[in-house]
Amino acid sequence: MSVKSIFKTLDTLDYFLKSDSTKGVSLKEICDRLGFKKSAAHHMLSSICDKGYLYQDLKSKKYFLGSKLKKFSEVIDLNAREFTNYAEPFLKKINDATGEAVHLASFEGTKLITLSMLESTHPVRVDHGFLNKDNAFHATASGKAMLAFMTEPSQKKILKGKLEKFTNRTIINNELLSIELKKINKNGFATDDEEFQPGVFCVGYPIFDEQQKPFASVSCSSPKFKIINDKKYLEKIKSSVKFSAIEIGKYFKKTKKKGDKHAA
Amino acid sequence: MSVKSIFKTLDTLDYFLKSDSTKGVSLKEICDRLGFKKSAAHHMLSSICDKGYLYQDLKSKKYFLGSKLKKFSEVIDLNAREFTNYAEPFLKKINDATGEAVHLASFEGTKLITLSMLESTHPVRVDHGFLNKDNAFHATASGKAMLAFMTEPSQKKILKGKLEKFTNRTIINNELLSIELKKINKNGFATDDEEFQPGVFCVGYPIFDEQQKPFASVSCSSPKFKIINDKKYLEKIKSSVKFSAIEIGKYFKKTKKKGDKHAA
DNA sequence: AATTAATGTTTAATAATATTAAACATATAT
DNA sequence: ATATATGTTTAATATTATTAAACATTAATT
Repeated sequence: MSVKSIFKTLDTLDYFLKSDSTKGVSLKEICDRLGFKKSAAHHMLSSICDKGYLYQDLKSKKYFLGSKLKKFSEVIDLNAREFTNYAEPFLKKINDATGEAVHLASFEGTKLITLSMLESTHPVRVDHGFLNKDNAFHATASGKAMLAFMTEPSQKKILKGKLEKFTNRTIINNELLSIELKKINKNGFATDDEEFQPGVFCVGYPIFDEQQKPFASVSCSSPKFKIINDKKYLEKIKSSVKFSAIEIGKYFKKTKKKGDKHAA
Repeated sequence: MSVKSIFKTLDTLDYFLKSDSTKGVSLKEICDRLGFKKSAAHHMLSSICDKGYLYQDLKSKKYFLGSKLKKFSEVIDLNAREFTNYAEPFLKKINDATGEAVHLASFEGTKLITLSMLESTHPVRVDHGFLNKDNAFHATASGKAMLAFMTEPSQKKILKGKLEKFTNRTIINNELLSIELKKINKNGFATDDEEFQPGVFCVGYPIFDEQQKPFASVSCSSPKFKIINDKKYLEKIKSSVKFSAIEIGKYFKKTKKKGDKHAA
């Protein structure tokens, strides 16, 4: 079961992230953008303010993010940031070699998350602006690269429920996906052949932690037509991605074991 | 009206702040500590995870703070931090001169917030550990120092509802409080004579922004018996607090006008 | 300054939701 | 291998959040 008022509450907080909320957000704006009734929204906002996650300016009546929310960043473990810092120079190498967009992904529970990204430097580039890949484990090279090396129970949890069809090439059939994952597991690479965005082809490679479990993945996205027109281009991307992924993986050989937050 | 499921949700997130949540928190722990039924808590946690504010480890089933929460710190305006940095050397001066605990407070909506604090360096010291002053505007020197210089509508909003009685000296009568605030407005200083914590006497002084509205306050807390035994001690604290507060207030003369987030 | 428009707040009836307890499943410990 | 802990799901029920309308306040317009 899902708790609707929680969704509304957290969608509201999300709205403060997306919008420029530094000058405050009005009740009306929240209602208009999120489709709430003003009375219900008012009750909701009052409750959020009671807990200090937002506050309402006494004069303008606008809502602002509360300093309470700043405290979380102090507590959330810094391991991910440290890892990302280590990885970034290697992501840059792919970006330099190919000029294409590069992503460093990981996961939290069943959700795919982006740790870092570099934009394409080409005039014709893939726009990743505010794409949410949360539930695109099955449709992205980054997601499949990790998925393919997880245990079956973990795979099942992530793939539970119907798989969203992002394009007409998205694999939404569990048998076909299973075959695809076995193939990836065998040859190391994952690809996304317009399975998430039309016209976009991606190559992904996994990164393993101390326990040889998939912890993250590197991917490179390029316009599909380039891949078609120039067979050597794909090979160039693959070798660059693979090289960097392996280098980034050495992070786990240089640091102490820190408990297995990520199960796979 | 207050929305219970929002309270439960945000109390749950708060729990991750208070506890050492880096190794994850179990469903049972949340139920035990927050008094929830496991089924309801499970629904709640699933919903929070759906939105990425928490996530559940696939293997251990424990819950962790989601990286989504980190994003807020990037967005929340840095003005407060900049101001606090500016203020801290002056807080240190009070701390050096008196050895007592020093606080820099501000407010968000109707809530009192602590921007910075320095511990007492004396063996017999006032412990402020995890005191929540949110609703103690009327019972603290920091709160009253700001309150006394606000407009009447602002005062009314903050003092709406019954005033909590923290000690037997807390002023919970609105007429008496009004007289007290007028007195503070007249002579500049606010005091807290065991009104928030028994045995603790505080001195507070307001800090005004570019528009001469109270933006923050400085306070110094000492054991009451010291104040009683040594009349000069109080004078020493007062002059030190006043000096620093005035110095900190110069921050607003050195920076550009940045819009009035705080109304008073 | 007075009138209108717009936004925010409160209310009490109603509709929709979250909660419960119990059955079930899984994982851990003995 | 069995028992115990913890986590998950379900469908009935009780509680809660929502609604619409009245009200209040603030801002804009004449």
